[in-house]
Amino acid sequence: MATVGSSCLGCPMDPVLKAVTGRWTTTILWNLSTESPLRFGELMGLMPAISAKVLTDRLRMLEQNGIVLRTQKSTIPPEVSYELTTHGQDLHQALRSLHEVALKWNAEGWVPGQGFPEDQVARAAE
Amino acid sequence: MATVGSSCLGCPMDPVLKAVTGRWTTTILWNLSTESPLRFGELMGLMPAISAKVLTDRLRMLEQNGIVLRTQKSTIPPEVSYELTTHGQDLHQALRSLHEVALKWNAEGWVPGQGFPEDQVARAAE
DNA sequence: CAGGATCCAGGGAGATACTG
DNA sequence: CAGTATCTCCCTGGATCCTG
Repeated sequence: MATVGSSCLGCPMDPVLKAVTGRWTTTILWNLSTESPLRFGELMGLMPAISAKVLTDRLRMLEQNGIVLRTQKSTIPPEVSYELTTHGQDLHQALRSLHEVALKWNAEGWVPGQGFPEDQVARAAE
Repeated sequence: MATVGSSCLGCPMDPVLKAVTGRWTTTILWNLSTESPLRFGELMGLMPAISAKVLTDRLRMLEQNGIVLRTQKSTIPPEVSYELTTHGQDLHQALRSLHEVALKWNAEGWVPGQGFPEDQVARAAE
């Protein structure tokens, strides 16, 4: 059985990671976990750099995986909103933790690709 | 200021996500967070499907980002071990949460690309 | 043992244009 | 408004071979 401290030999993390991480995916989940339901256009507005195609792709994939619920009103203009399913809400804690780490590292002066200030001076000393 | 519940407009999650998620990266971090230090070959053994090149790439990137510490004994044969830095240990909670979700979803019959059992019967009913 | 160097193929991201 | 349909390009993962 999978005991605490078990390695990743046959551990179930891999497929889950594939489903919830990856470019944009985690950001979408974070947005939906802090505020929902959100409409398609609202999600676009929260992530200015994403394209409609990629957002659609990610949402479809998350929906397929039972993580996100899509609700569609067939009015004109159409109104579609997204929210986490009950299963998707299992991710709340993980997303919150990730967010906290992000805030902390930012406050500590972490720079993507360069690390923390200490790392940078250590590098400069060489 | 970044307040709690803030969206991802200029929020610091993106670069952090890039650094800690992605194929293999999170799995490596999980292994190092449950058991360390680990040698290069031990990491390989824990992730049979990874190639040496990718493992090296990921470790270098994590090292560059100040998340993983590389310790090298210049003996023959060489012995190199990896562990999380103190900053890297900030990820413990997030990794644990992710792992718990993975175990839960697995127990609930979640299938990558198909979702949960309920989703699958709902789909079959159409 | 722990890698560095190359080469290659595939897929995902992005831009653009169109639609119910 | 909320997509869909293509097309291209680049990046990443994987395989193979070589080395301190």
